[in-house]
Amino acid sequence: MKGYTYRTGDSEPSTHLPLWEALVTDSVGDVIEFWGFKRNHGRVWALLYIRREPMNARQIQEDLELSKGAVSMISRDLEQWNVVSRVRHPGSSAWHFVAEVDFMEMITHVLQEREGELIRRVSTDLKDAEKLARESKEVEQETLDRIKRMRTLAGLMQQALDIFMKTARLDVSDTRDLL
Amino acid sequence: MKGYTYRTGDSEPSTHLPLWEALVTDSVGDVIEFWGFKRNHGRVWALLYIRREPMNARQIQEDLELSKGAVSMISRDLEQWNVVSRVRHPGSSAWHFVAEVDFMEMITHVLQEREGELIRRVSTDLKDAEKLARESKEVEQETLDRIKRMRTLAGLMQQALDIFMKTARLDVSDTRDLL
DNA sequence: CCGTAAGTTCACGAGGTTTTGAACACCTAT
DNA sequence: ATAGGTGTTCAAAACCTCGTGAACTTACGG
Repeated sequence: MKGYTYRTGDSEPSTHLPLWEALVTDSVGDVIEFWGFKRNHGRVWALLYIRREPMNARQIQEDLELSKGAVSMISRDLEQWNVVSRVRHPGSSAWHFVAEVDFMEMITHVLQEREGELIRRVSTDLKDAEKLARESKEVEQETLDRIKRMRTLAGLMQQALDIFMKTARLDVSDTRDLL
Repeated sequence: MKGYTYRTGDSEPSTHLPLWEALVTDSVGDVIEFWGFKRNHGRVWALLYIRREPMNARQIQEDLELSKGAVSMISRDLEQWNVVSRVRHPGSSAWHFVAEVDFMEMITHVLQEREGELIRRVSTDLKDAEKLARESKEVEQETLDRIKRMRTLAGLMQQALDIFMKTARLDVSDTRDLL
């Protein structure tokens, strides 16, 4: 099972960040990790989101206690997913980052892909399995039925996930207006 | 009876199981893994499900090429989740396992718990964060709003997941009647 | 009871993923 | 052009999770 289970005991949140900021960034980190992203994707986005002004890589690195390389890679990811954008800040030669507000978009988007890929593969494999089982006599009807049942189940799963993602996105854009 | 089979190349599914069975068990393994369980949870359950008759640990171990210990632990988990039950088989001193049909139940159940735990923690952390931020002046209103927004977002997430799980369960029990 | 087979537990290691940091490449301002 | 700060890459390190198998415990049959 993935990492969303626990945070180590007392979990002293990052040292020199105000406690409340640490709580926010870590929370978002945990949630995002639940969805199969890296914890630090969430932490970086959250930091940018509550700071509300462009930050350069160096500040992020210090505040979240990450390495140079990590910040570079994480922010590239976030940028690619359009939840963070990179801007020039007057009076500085460094890039600065700002948070976009719709990160639910990102979650649903990436989930969409991952899930699609999975379901596609499973569906064809099960179809093959059914065909093979049917050819090799000796397999009872009830067994064939069970394979078929699993196939419809895969379909239902996809459907359900789609619904989930649609409502999620809907709910969040509602929220966005709200602010 | 050493294994002479040595297949290079792509994705050779477990060797001595009929190909179609391997396809089925591996597929279920992949799906279940997506949901944050172990791959072998899915494989064991699927094997029992298609075989349709009680199997003892030894058979499972051989068919899926697992270790003694693994089979023991995996089947304990499955049993705890009520997707497999342990029965006495006449004429044998060993326990035998059979698959229950509703494993969507299990997914939703366990997800329910894990997700609940997570959301609960995140909610209180964000509540604390908001309180702290408010106390330490210097924090602008807009920032407070953003924290609040994240809180409602956590709530929405929970809600969405609930909906998803309900529909999933519903769809599946439909399917169950269907057989 | 005893002997044997079945079942459980757990320290360890293999395998996989994330982070690090040093080397390298790229800008920008002078 | 070039110096110095910025940004990226990637091999190695740290980390985490799972499966293994030997040691142990339990249960059954005789």
